[in-house]
Amino acid sequence: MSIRLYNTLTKTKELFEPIAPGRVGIYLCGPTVYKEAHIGHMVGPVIFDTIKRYLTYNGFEVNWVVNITDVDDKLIAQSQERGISMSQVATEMTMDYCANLLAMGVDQITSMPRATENMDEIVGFIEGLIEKGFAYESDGDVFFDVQKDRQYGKLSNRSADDQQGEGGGAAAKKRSASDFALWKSAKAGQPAWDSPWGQGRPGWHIECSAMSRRLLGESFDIHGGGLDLMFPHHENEIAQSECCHGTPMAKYWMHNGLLRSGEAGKVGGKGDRESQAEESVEQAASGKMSRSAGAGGLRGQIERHGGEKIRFFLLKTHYRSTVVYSEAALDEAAIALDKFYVFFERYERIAGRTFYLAAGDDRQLNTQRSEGDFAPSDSGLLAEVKNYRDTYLAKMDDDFNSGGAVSELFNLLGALNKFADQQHLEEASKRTQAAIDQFLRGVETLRELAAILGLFLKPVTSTSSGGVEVVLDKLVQTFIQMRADARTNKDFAMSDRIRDDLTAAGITLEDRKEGTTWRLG
RNA sequence: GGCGCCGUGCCCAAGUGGUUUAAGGGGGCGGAUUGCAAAUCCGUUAUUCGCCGGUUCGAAUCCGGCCGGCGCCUCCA
Repeated sequence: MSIRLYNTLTKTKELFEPIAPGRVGIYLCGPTVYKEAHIGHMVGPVIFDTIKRYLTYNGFEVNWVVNITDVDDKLIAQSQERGISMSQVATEMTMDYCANLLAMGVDQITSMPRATENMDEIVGFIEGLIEKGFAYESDGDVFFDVQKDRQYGKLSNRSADDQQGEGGGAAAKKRSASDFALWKSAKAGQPAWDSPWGQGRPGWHIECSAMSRRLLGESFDIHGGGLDLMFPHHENEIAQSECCHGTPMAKYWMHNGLLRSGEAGKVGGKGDRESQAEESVEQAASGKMSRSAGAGGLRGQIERHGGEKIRFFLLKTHYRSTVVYSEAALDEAAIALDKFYVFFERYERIAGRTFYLAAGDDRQLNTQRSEGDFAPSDSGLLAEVKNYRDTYLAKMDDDFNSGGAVSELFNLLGALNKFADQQHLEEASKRTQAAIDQFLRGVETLRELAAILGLFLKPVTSTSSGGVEVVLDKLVQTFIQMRADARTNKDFAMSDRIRDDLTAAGITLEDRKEGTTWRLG
């Protein structure tokens, strides 16, 4: 087994070998917490959550850091607009962000450092750069001297001249337009921290260099972020860290593709020719997800769809691809996911208990990769299961190809359903214990593989409370009994009417040999 | 203008030199099952991978050109 991943720095797939054997340090650029998160902010966390799960499954000990940027122009603007302190804005939005992460099943983050809690580290880092001659102070501001960095631009393949830099007042203070701010002097009424250069606050890029060094060391294994951060953010992080330390900042750079909005039916890509005047409308409806374009409402989306559906939707596609988001695309993912949920109910009828593991369950979730789970003599279902498992792992080994892996999950699901059909596992009189045992082992493999993607670990939480669900079940059972009576009397008009009305209410009935079951949707 | 990415069936999407005359999902069609459904299973839906050349014994996969879509270069996950 060997994992390969695509390194943006070299633009090739490389064999993954951590700097220290068995241990992996990952840094992912997190959000600036000034407004509520939107679905695009979940792409990176979901992918890296999956990457960490997979690395852990492969026996690595993973330290995954996601930073929170809680000091920035936009936060200041937000606090002034709302008449509350910047830290209040930050706290509120950080909580929103974390709640969203948890709803998406992202619970693998080791630490989430905040910029404002690392001011000493940040100031110290800047001092180090000045000492080494890579940065200079200018009237209370400190800038990175891009001309001094001979390697500048190696990640994004740009020259220093391409860097526009900040315009306005800062330009006059810089030696070169491409220099970027490490420290910004405070303006009246703005949050500020003490420094050797007077009151001020850090520039955008420095916190990542400072905090990654504190938590992961001068050189760590994987640095991730959205494709849009490659330049200038990551380029500048590299400049800061590598000039300061003289060693590579990260061994592998991974960039995830961005989410685009695909609403408004702009599929053919030909809509803009005739509607130049309506350009702004077009852009609002289709284009990169951004907070300014009104892509917000992640919380509402999670409430409507559930975090697992969105997670599955994101994982269906390779992480480096652009994903076009639309309600229709999400619905399609939901239908696919439903096949698993329906299967879990089937499992429950066969196994006599829920698919989901509880604390102290005698069924074990296999959390470590091993080859000894299947004997060469296994045939039939288990041989098929082994085959799909091997393919699944091979796909994950190849640059975390979650999209390809998902297809093996479906193959596995199909094999299990087919086996349950052929062996009549739902009919007590026809099934054999041997067949059930095989089936259960196959399901354990499905559980093991899905867990790598962070899927099916716990029941999908419904918005309604448990009490309501109990009442609803009693109600539906009453209808099911009425319908059964009608069917006994061959009153199919009545039985169909009951079922149709329930369907219209969002309840699907399923008749099977052992009785009628129901589910939502 | 500079730097990149992408173009696979009706739709989404994996595959990036031979085991692929191309996974998986959605949708369509036909069948099994069912009182009828739902769910499930079976079969079917691309000899072909934007177009044109080239390299190679062999390409969807490599190279060149063209066409089309998208991103970054300003804040952005």
